[in-house]
Amino acid sequence: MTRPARSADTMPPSAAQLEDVLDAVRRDGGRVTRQRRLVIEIFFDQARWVTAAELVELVRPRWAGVNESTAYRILELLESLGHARHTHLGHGPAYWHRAGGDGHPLFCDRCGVVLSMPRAWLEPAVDRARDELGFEVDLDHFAWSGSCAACR
Amino acid sequence: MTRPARSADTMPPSAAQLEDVLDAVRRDGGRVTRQRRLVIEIFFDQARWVTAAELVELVRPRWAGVNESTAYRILELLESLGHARHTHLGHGPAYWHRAGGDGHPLFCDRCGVVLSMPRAWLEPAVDRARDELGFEVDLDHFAWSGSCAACR
DNA sequence: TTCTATGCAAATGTTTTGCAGGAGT
DNA sequence: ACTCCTGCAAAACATTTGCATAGAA
Repeated sequence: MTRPARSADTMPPSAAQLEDVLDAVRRDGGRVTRQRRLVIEIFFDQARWVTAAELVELVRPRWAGVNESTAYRILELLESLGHARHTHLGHGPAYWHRAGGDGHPLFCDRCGVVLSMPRAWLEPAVDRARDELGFEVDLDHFAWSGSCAACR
Repeated sequence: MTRPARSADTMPPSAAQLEDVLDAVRRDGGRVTRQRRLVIEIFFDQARWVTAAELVELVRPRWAGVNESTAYRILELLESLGHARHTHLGHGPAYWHRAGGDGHPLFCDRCGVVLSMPRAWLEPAVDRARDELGFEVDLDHFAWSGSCAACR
């Protein structure tokens, strides 16, 4: 059995995650097209949250022919596979980021930086919503915005 | 000096608040039109968060001629005067509610109902974000989503 | 009378969709 | 080959804006 030049566990995290995701796409019956490979790779490289339009801009230098609707479809696919999530920061377009962090995102709406807040800090509020209102909060579908230390 | 039949302090809370707001509109150089009086009155009567379109629907039985763009302009005016706030639930339109309550919106993904959670429940998390991360959370811009008791 | 607010329609910005042709498996 | 994917254009949707006119002060 021949090992590939670099096995997944020696690859940089984003490259390993990329291969995982492409496998998941195939397992789902999807095809790994040039657009998908490129868009997903660049998407996973971003530390920041990006809009669909920004993602297309980031892809453009490597391949100008990727359409915005394709980017939307790829992001939607990633989200359905649990590898991306999006949130709306008020007005304007949605912002996307790879899934997988333990923390909850805090977006600075001035500079776009993303901090993480430990999930545990939110548990009391989530518990009270459930116990006193019967409301089960879906923590994976929200984000908080505000301003970071550097911007204040 | 003749007193009006009901002075502000004997009116039900929403009516008293309505007069306050109409005064604020006038003080701001604005005019109290039939549309504004009606839309604001009905808006303030809502316990739930409502969209601009829903608000127009609520007004229609009392006056069918109120345009949606007028509703948007009135909501924007109220927000600029500090008497309304809006929040985005992810997809779809913004939801609006009178200011001054301490409710944080909880949006049910399944049936669309918007409940309110006391903001006090969130304070510990907001405080820790500020104290330990230097991040000032702006609670006004986001709802939490999940599923309500009826839908579970 | 003066100046603001409204209705209407058109523009804006974001996202989704239909469809014919192109590409992965 | 058999499907799925993509680009393009148009539609869908929420919201904003320009402008002539109605209406409050």
